[in-house]
Amino acid sequence: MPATIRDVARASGVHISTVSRTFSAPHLVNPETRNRVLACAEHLGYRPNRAARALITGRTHNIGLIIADIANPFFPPLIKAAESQARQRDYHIFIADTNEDPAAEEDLVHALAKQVDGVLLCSPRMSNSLIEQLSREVPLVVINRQVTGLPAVVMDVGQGARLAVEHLTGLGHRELALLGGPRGSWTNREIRRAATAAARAADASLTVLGPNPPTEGGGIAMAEQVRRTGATAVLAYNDLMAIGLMEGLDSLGLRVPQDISVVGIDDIALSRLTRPKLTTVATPTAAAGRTAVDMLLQHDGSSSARAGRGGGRTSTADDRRTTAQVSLQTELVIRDSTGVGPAASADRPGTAATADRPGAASPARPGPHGHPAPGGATAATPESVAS
Amino acid sequence: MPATIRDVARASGVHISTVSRTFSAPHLVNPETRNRVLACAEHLGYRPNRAARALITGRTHNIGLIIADIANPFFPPLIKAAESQARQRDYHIFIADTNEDPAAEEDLVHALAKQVDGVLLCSPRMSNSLIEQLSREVPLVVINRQVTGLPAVVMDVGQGARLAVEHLTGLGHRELALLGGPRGSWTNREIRRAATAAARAADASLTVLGPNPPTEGGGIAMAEQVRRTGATAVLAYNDLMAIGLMEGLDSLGLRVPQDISVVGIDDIALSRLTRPKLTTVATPTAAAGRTAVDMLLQHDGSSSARAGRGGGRTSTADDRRTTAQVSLQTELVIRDSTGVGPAASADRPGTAATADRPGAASPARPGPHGHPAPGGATAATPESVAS
DNA sequence: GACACCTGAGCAACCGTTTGCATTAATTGG
DNA sequence: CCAATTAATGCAAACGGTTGCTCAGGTGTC
Repeated sequence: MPATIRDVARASGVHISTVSRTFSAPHLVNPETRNRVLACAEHLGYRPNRAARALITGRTHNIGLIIADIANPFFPPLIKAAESQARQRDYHIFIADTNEDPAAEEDLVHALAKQVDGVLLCSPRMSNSLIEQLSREVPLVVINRQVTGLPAVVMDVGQGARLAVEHLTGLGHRELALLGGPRGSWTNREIRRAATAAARAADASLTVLGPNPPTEGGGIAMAEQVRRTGATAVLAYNDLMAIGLMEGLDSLGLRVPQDISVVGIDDIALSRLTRPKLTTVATPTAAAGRTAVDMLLQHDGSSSARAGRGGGRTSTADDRRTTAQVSLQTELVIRDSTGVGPAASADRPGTAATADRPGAASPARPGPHGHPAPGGATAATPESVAS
Repeated sequence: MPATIRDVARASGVHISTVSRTFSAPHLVNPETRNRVLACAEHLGYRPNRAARALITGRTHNIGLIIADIANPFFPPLIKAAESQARQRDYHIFIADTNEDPAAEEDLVHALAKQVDGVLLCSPRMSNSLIEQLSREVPLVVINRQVTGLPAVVMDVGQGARLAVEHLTGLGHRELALLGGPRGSWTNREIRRAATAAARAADASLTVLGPNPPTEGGGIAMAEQVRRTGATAVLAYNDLMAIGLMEGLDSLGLRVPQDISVVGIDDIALSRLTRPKLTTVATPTAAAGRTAVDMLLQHDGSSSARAGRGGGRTSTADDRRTTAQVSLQTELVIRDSTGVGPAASADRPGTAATADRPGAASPARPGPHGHPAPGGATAATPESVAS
């Protein structure tokens, strides 16, 4: 039903190759003919079939983006940034959601494989070896994962987790809990490793809970278990879980931060809207999206491997340059969900007096009900210590 | 680099058509040969090129889903439902985000056109005529929009808005405000129409504000203006704006619901986590996603228009059956952001006494801190009146 | 033993483009 | 006025598959 290049050729009385050139190399065709062709095309409502074109050029100008769960507000900023970066280079992004299911991930890579020029694998849950294998089918850039030989961009949550633990121990907490995330998550492992080390260094105990689904529900459901650990401060795998946890603790009659402190990771927009506002580790999601697109496009900018008609196996020298692995810094954003621990509050007579948070090392923090305008209010991390 | 069907044919000593059939019609090939072919394919890491296959079969087994803004939590449930419905029928969904930009919408339809079997246009911002035109390029199903001649699934927000206004006027509010959404939104027009009518019917005044960006930021920014209208109750275009508005009102020192009542629309998960919990109009987003996929797949289940080799213009009788337009019911979910208005509170001595919400017609509402487990807590709308 | 029938595989056209090369006509230089 | 360029277009082979036919050989039936 839709017009093809042949219809246009017939209508304008030229060969299909002329029509083709009218669109992909206009300077090669006589302005007069060009206009006639254009007019016919317009009239017939012709649009080049990008799939057919891709078949021969080897370039689709599309990028696939595979996401563990679009319902998680953590991803949209990354997606938006990737999209805008891609658009600038005349690429489109197709997103696919896996529902945290490793099998769906593999399936989607196959589905996308030949319809895109490369795939951004964001917070994958499948095994490294599988990823490696899939990378032979389509160029891959992984985000929040390190797999040898593949370009990757990771957010240094380990550093963030350490800052968070130091913040908590600095407030006097000695019994900590870590609310773990999903199985298969590299981020989860990093957090665990760093938090454990930081707790040990500060001579505090840390109970690890999990794996858990990385959602509000996952946080709510674990409130009871968290209480049972006896911890006075909790670091959650992400903000969503932290928020759910606060909700759950609230149901249990525990008050945040008076009875228990909670720290999230990600700094999603929502974390500024909860009561209390969430202390969290800000991850540079937008930068990650941009960087990943850049890495992908740089990497396959020259490939295309178009073997000329008679051309034999002109094995183009494998110029696969250094497969970079970028690591992005994170920072701690101190808000209202963390307060002094039992050790410190012992020498303060009042009970609920910690509400104004005297000990927090956050001089730049806006007063309660200060303008929570988007983008603002990101108190800088105490300083240095970043490795 | 990746193996093609020809490589497999060569390796297994058969013709390419046999390899092809091994994958797309296994019963036509001798088990012995089949195994040999399969082994070779496996060994070479061969995967059929779906784009090439689509070129001739006319079916990609992909569906495009164009979304105004994935950062809006309203969409994920719709997306998830569409995905699961699609997966059941062996289809994949490619999502694209337009950033509320009509131009990006058009662009993306073109980009997706030949890579998918149809596109779900969700809450489009472009004009009806443009949509109609695009629908000649690729099968379209519109969501939250009615365009003549195209299959559509809409959520009856008009009804929801009416229920909301009736709820508010029932509580004694006489000065209402409507916090409008984005330009070009069908939903926005519907809400406005219904809310205006309902307000008039209840003899209350309604000030319409907008258009505004349908985000938290949009809500926050309008708090001051809302106050200036003197309204004691506000209906917002969506939950995100309602939540932003509550935040903004809070900064202004206005208390919800004591000083001003707020109602949202959508019933996103988040609306159950704010303080106060948001009264809102629940929209059946998941059902919409499922339905839209069904309509699309049913519609093009038989087309495929594969013209046999010598076959002339066998104009397949245009069996385009009734292009259905499904409308899904909405319902009001009463929570804690709405309270009695000035008229009613006049005969109540206490000031902040409305906190326990005596007048609300929501018998099924869970007590404060009842289990806010996902899926539960959806108090039924007062009853009937649904048109 | 002749015939119809079925199975399994090959042949080649086709999907809608792109692109290296050949062809033609118009232009330029000497 | 002729040879050599140059500009514009046509030709046909790809790209990686699918599929209607044809064909060879084996089996069953009378």
